[in-house]
Amino acid sequence: MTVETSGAYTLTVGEVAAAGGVAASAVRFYEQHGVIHAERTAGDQRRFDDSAACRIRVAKVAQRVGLTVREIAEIFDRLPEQPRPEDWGQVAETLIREAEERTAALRSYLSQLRSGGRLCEM
Amino acid sequence: MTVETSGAYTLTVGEVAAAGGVAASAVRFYEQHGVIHAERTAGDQRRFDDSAACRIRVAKVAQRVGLTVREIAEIFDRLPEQPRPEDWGQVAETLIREAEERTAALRSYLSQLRSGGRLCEM
DNA sequence: CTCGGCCTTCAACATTGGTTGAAGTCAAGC
DNA sequence: GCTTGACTTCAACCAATGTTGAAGGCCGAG
Repeated sequence: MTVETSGAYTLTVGEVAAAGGVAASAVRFYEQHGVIHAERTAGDQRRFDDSAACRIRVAKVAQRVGLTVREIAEIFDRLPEQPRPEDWGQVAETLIREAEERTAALRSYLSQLRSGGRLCEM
Repeated sequence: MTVETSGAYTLTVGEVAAAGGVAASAVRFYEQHGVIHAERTAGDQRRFDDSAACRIRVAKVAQRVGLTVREIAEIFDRLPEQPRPEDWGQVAETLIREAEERTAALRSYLSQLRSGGRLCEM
C-alpha cells in the first residue's frame, strides 16, 4: 500500500529528455527502436517510467563502444517485465563483455601484426 | 640498391580491396577520408603501397570499438612519412587506449549506477 | 594496335542515428 | 472554459559509412 514510484508510467517525453540529457526527438527515436518503452495516455501521449532516462544514458555510453541502437535494444529486451537488480546486473555484464570482446579483437589483431615482424608496411 | 618493396606505390584499388577484404568502393572511400593514401599514375589511376590493406584491416577492427573513420584517419595521420615499427606501435597503443577508455567509461557508469543502489529503476 | 578488364568520376540509393519544422492535439493553470 | 506550452505525427533533412550503376578512360597481353 505504498506510493508506487517504480513501474509507474508517469513521465512525459520532455521530462525523460531532460533527465536523460538528450533531445525530445531522441527520446521518441529510442522508443521507436525499443530502447525504452512507453504507455499512452487517453490523449495518445507517451508516458515513461523511471528507467527510461537511465536506459538512455546507458545506451549513449554503450554506443561509444560501438554497439548499435538495435543491439542495445536487444540486450535490454532480455529484461523481464519486473526486472530485479540482478537482472540489471546481467545487462551490465553483457554490455561490458561485448565491449571487452571488441577491444580484445582489436588488441589481438594489432599484436598479431606486430609479432609478424611489422605493423602494416613497417 | 635493393629492390624497394616498401614505400612503393604500385598496388591498384582492386588489389588493395582484395588484400584488405573490402569492396573497391570502400577503398576509394577510405582514401577520400584519409585512412589510406595513394599516388596517381599519369592516367590518373590510384596506386597504393603495402600499408593500405593493413590500414584498412586495422580500421575495420577499430570501427568495431566505436572509433569513426575520421578518428582513425587522425590517428594514422600522426605517423611520419617513413614510419618505423615503433611509430606503428604508438598507433596501436593509441587505438587500444581509446578502446579501453571507452570501455572504462561504460564500466564506470554502470558500476556507479549499481552502487547507487539500483541500476536504472531496479 | 587493339581488346578486355580494371580503372575513373559522379550521382543516386541504403542504413544508422538522429534533428527540424509544419500542422494539429492535449492538458494544466488561471 | 480558455489559453499556452508541451505533446502528436509526418516528412524532410543531416552526417556517417558505404554500395551501385552509368559513362567513359587507362593499360597490358596478344
